[in-house]
Amino acid sequence: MISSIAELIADRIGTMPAGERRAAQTLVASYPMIGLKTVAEFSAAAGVSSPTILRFVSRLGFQNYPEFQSSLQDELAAQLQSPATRTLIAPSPGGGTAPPMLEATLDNMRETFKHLSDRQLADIAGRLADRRGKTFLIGGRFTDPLARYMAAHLAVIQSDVFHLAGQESMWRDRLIDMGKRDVLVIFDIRRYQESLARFAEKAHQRGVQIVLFTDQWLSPIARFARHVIAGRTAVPSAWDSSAALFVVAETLIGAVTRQLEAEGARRIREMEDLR
Amino acid sequence: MISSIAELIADRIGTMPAGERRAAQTLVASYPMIGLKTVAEFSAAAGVSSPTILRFVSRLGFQNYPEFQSSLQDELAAQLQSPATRTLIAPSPGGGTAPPMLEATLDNMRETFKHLSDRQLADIAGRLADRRGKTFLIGGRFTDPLARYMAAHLAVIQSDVFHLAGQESMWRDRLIDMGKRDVLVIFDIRRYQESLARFAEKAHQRGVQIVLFTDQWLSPIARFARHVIAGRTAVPSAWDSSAALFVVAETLIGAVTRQLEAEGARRIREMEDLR
DNA sequence: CAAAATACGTAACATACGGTACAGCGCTCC
DNA sequence: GGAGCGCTGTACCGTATGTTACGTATTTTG
Repeated sequence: MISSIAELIADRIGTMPAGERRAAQTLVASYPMIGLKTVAEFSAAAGVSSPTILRFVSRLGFQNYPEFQSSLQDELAAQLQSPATRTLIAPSPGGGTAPPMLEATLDNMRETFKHLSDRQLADIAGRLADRRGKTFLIGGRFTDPLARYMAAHLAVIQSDVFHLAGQESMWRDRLIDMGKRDVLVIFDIRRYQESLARFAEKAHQRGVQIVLFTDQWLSPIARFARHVIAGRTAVPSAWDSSAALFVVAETLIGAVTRQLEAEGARRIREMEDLR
Repeated sequence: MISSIAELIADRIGTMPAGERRAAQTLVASYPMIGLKTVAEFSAAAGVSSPTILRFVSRLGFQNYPEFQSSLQDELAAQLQSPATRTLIAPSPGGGTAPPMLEATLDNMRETFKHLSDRQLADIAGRLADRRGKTFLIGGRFTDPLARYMAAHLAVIQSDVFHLAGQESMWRDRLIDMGKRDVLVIFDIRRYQESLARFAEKAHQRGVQIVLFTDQWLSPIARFARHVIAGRTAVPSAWDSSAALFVVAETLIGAVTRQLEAEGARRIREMEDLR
């Protein structure tokens, strides 16, 4: 049963030539607003010519463009009248691979934040925003990208942010630069990496404040950590999900940014100038 | 403060002559759909003549009818994009920094997947699992970690997966290795990077299949992409959120893994042995 | 590798849309 | 009761819009 134009597009996008597919993607990307504008605007947004747009709506089964627009408007009207219908993500029963995966991920996030108090987040953000020391970030085999992501953002708003990459010997030697005013952010989920644990222990001995992102079973590093963020990772997949930790990371980035607003704004402006 | 056209009308309907008032009432009655139709339809519905509609629109402060329609559309678009905003007129009282951020992120994910059909995901997964060619991944300043994350997983279950890192000159030269059987996964959100666009164009010319992860405004690379994944990125923070794209990436990783189950399992076993 | 089929964009076309001038009508206020 | 003002609709105009035909480029197939 196809009830919306969006579904219609999803159903037929596979059979469309490149140009029309771009039209379809553009429409879906900001659905349905672009479809309400003129053919010229639509074609410009999609980067194709007007006739391609018309062929596109024709392939969807409409006689002409106005008829297509009317259909979109009717759909919109129905949607607006019953806000309840906006039950995002149609609980499509047949559901392929995506829905259960997404549902599990959303649940993970809710659970993760449920066990994470505002105060704890504020504490950590405060620690990261405290500019008397340096910030080091490192992750495991699959979580290192999260460390990179966080480092990329933090480095924009403050100095002395370092992502520890490369071979173990490389970052192990950076220990001498670390002291009790510094913060070490570690990402470590199953299967926990010994090398990280060794590193964390040594850093801890030097008085470094450790912020640990781990899963709900807690990496052994937790015993050395000052702050532990335990994210849910279970999803119906062969892999664990780091999405919840990713969102916590983004939240922290946002909080730190807010705290460093004044200084951060100046830094960003300077950076822009340097380009 | 007047923020919507509906309020504007309520504010001025008292000063309007009879005909225009009927126009106003008709518009408010089925707001805002009638305003998106033609002047003729509007006038017929209101039972007045076309010029009366135009005078009505003019009295609201618009230069012409299209400008009025655009304004209505913008309003609608804003309303559609943040379903939460409507119900959150009075946000949770205690509200620290986390909840709104989390809510927005969850909404982003739901919206992102809403516009992403199972079939499209399956298509992309199939392409990534097709082992006749190589897979290259690359990202922008803040999204490159996502490319790394995906590469780290894909590389475990199949060969010929390469993350393009380092200086532009480094990966630009890898173009010679790319052909029409290969897949290039690009992450590019605002502010879009020119270097990536150049790279994508050249890869496209070589017949490489491009899978693009971008935001809802679509990176210019979309014109070269065979598959476009448009994720929502808006959150109450100084930064855009890549969390939705991250979840899509994890979903794809899971789907590809499932498709390569047999081969992948063997590979993983071999890898374990190698340790 | 050749040939056919398909898809795409340019350019010309017709229509219908928004806009405007003008005349008729009703209303109000001397 | 008459004169003035203002609102409304009819009729017409210019134009921007949707539409179509055709030539070229690209891909697919034998």
